[in-house]
Amino acid sequence: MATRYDPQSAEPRWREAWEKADIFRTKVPAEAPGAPKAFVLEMFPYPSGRLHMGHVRNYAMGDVVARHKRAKGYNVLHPMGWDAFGMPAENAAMERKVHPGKWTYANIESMKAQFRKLGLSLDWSREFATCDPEYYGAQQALFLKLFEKGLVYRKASKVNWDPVDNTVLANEQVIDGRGWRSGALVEQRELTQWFFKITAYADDLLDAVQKLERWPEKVRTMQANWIGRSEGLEMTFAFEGAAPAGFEKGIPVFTTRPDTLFGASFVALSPDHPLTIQLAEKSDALKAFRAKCAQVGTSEEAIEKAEKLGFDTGLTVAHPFEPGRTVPVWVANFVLMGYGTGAIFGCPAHDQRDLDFARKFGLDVFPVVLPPGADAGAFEVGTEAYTGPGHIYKSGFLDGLSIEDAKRAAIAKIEADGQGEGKVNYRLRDWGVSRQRYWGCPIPVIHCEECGVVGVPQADLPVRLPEDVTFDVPGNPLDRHPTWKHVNCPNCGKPARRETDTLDTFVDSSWYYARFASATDPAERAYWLPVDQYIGGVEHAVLHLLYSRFFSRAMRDVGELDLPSGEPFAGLFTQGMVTHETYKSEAGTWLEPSAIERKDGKVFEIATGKPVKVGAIEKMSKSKKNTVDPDAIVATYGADVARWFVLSDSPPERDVEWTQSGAEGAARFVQRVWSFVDALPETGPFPAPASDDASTALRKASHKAVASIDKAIEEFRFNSAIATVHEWVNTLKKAESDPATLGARAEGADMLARCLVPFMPHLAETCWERLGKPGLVSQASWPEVDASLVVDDNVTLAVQVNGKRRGEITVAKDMAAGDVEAAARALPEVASFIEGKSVKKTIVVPGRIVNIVVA
RNA sequence: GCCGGCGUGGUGAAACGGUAGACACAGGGGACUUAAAAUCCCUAGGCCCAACGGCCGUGCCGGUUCGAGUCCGGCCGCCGGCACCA
Repeated sequence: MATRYDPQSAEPRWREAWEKADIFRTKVPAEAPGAPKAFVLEMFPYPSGRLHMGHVRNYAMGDVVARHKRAKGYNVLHPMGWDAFGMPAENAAMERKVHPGKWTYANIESMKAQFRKLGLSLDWSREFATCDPEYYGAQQALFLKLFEKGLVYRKASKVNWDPVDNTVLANEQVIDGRGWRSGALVEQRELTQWFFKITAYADDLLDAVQKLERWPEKVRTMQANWIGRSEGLEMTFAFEGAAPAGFEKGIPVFTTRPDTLFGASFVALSPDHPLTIQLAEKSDALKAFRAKCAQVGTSEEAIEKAEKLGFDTGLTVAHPFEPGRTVPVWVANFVLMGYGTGAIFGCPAHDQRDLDFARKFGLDVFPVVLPPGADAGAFEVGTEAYTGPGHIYKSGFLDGLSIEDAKRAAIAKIEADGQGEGKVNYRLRDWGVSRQRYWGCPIPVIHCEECGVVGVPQADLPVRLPEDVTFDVPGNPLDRHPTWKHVNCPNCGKPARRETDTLDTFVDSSWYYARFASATDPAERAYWLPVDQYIGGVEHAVLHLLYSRFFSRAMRDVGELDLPSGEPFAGLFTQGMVTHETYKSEAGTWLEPSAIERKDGKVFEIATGKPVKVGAIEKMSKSKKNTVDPDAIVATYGADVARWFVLSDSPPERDVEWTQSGAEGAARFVQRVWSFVDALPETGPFPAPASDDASTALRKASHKAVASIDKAIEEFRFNSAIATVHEWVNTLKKAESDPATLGARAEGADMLARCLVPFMPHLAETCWERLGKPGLVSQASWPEVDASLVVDDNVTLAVQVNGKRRGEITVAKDMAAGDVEAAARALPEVASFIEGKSVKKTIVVPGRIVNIVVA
């Protein structure tokens, strides 16, 4: 009697069974002797309170990997936790008068309940939230270790300051020059901030990222670009005449084009250069110029449109290679203080920015690189700088050299003259981690007038956040708390002041993987790390992943981590987003997918019956209302369907479009699998597979399918694995009409249940139970593939004539090439194309193809 | 501007240099049913043909090869990252 599979009753039952048997608890190394380890980790979520489809996709992928590894005999660590500090909790506190901690922990509870419904094979015993005092206390200890080692320091720097919220903003929180929350014009302020010395590892971070073979090429390139290594020359231009105070040696500049030094026609300082500031003290005109430069916004758009602004200081410096030749010193708005030395030499002929500047202010343009084939007498640069290849000319001792040779020669000469040296510069800046916020990890230091900056003693950690804080006025609640910051100096005992800044929340997520591996045991950390497979969104390609790579190195170097490579994530996979169509009513408001209906291929608003405008397919977002609630999907179709669908249609790295019909298709497939299993006799045992042709063919299909699913999972081609499962089930269903295949079908059902575990674990368990198998299929091993059933005795070859397919032949796998050729030529449809022509040659690729070449 | 990636049916997509479009969604036709749902079967790149069959076809142009969606060169388009980084 055919029954329907009911996920609503089956799914909770299996989740209870898994929990009761505690089968996803991680085994410590001693419990799994001889088993290879697999640390499978998905980027842990921010506890916003609601799970979204993107989470489902991310965690479904991780679960496929974790469950597959377990079935293949690995000792698996698959933990989950919460990235729990951050602004949304403070916003909630301001808007709803709830304490950020209360809000966060309540969100964790409700999200955890949603998580559990997905049937993920997670070890919850290792769960933590980064806002747990135990976690941030350990982080504070780590901070102090890095501080001792010199990897953390304080310095004054320019920051984005929101004058309404009274806080520093990260660059990405500044939109068109305004604070993202307050809308206030952001000011550049000089503040003393804490920094992590990520630049100390710039070279290693760059070299090593290229060697991470199991990382996407895209992410490796993005990190390499972010680090932005450039080789060049740092040299000093000495002043002609009296040098300004403090610049007796001259102006240091950095260049990657020392080969073009003879084409130098000006030196330009950044408006923020110390010399500029010094000169501005005595010049109102320069003061005004600096103010004008500061007005130009920092947004991309503003920079793009920014006019070149220049100010002639009247000073001149000496050309390094040509005695007597002088070069004017300007201040130019396009020179950044944050890169190199904050000063450049301009070679307008071979740099577009320099050329734009020179043309605007009437400075000289001296071409010194001659393009291949160009005439030295006639070559000129107009409005476009020449940056291509060529050889150097009009350049004294560099004449005739290639660009590369000239770079080396120029650097050698400058070094020999003691005017500078070859240098590598990075775009990467040290990581500013101070935030004027409450809901973050307190920076564990105390400021003492006598002793300076003093670390909080180990015994006093964690430095806990005070509970009694107010959010009714802007600014940092820690700073205005009546008592919290007033402490005595641990050194001298005199009244001192606690640091009231907290750490950037990216710090919290920079080492959580190590905490998952073990809270305290260094040996267990060494056992599990690095993470074998890390999975998350590509939006973290630079920040989180770079910070983590820095942190694991820093932890290694202070003796906290036995990880010689310093690389935390051996394998990385960045998954695509979940998208959905968007809908707009006639009135122009966004409509939720549940508010529309389809009739005859047209879309209408249910409430009004009016037609709906179907918009672009976009990332699910609240503002466009094109979200689908995972809870609702799980309630309607079950978790297995949600998991199956988000993995089925598109390759995992690409976006997948959620569609109602797709989800229904997945639900149909669940029933199809069940109907196949449920059609087997209820009383076992099943007969062994028979050896008739139909049974053998079916067995071959099963064993081939298992091999191909296995490979596809390992290669992160989940959509291909799912396609193979479809094909396999279609084949199994077809065999139902032949009673002789019962044994082969029963074998197939056993293998199918095991193969479904990573994707649809609840259904897999129900099938397993129906088949009368002992225990839980979640603990069963991956099906063994019989190699003899994977290879065919006969193969079908396409037969081509001149590369065009004309027919096909089925021959024994090991038939001699000559016989294959004869069989191919004997085909009538082939013969007609050969007739009357001479056969030039025949290519026989065993198991693949025959190609007959005729003239 | 620089650096990546990607262009294949109505749609999402498959395809060690070897039968392009597997698998799925949507569609068309049919069976079962009073009807619907569910299920099952057939069909499905374009053009020509009654049919057998043929020709064309993986963004465009060219090349390498017995054979190219796949490799090489040059264009075009889309997406992502970085961007006055000297």
